[in-house]
Amino acid sequence: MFKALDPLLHSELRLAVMSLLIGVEEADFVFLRNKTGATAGNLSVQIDKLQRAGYISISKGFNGKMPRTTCCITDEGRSAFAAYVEALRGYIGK
Amino acid sequence: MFKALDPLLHSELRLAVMSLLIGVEEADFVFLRNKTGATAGNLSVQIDKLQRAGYISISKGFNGKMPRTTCCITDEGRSAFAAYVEALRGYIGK
DNA sequence: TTATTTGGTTTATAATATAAACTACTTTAT
DNA sequence: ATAAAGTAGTTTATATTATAAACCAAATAA
Repeated sequence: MFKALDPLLHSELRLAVMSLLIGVEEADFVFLRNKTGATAGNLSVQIDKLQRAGYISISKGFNGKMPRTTCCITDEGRSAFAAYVEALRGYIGK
Repeated sequence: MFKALDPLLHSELRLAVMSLLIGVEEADFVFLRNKTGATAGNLSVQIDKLQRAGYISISKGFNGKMPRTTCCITDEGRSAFAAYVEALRGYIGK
């Protein structure tokens, strides 16, 4: 009935990030910050956790002269997200 | 896009408790503990939070000679749960 | 009568989330 | 050229949360 909810995804901000990344090829830090409304510090910490978990990859480069951090969901991230959503249904119905 | 998720409900155990209570007239402590697999200590703390939030009511009585703690979802709890589920859909699709 | 079990609560600790402070650099104004 | 302000982040300190362990009171079993 109540399958465990992956604690890495059961976090508002990390879930929002994954939700955004699942729909796109890649997204940069600023895009994620704007879309989620998170503070930069919080976002920095949370994407780091997602990366350590292997759910996203992070690459750093430059946009002209400005630093640019780009995030991309991994296959592992996709399936973890799917599993999380599936588990959630056990709690909220449908 | 990403509505805030009520932090009181965005907790695995509290969500499970609410999920159980939403389907029944009332449920006692032991029933909730068994269904959720939570430790008694954790369950005690979490139902207390739900009660303080006004999402459930807790009444204490006896089952024969044994103490019995009964939980019941409130109208406020029902609508908070509905709002939470609605908000979640913004994150997980559907 | 002394364990053991039941039904919890309280408290201490570990994990998490978050903001605030900081770094490094760029752009703009003086 | 220099100072001030803005951008893109990271690190660190703090508050919040979750959880387990320890505890309590009463009932039941040995």
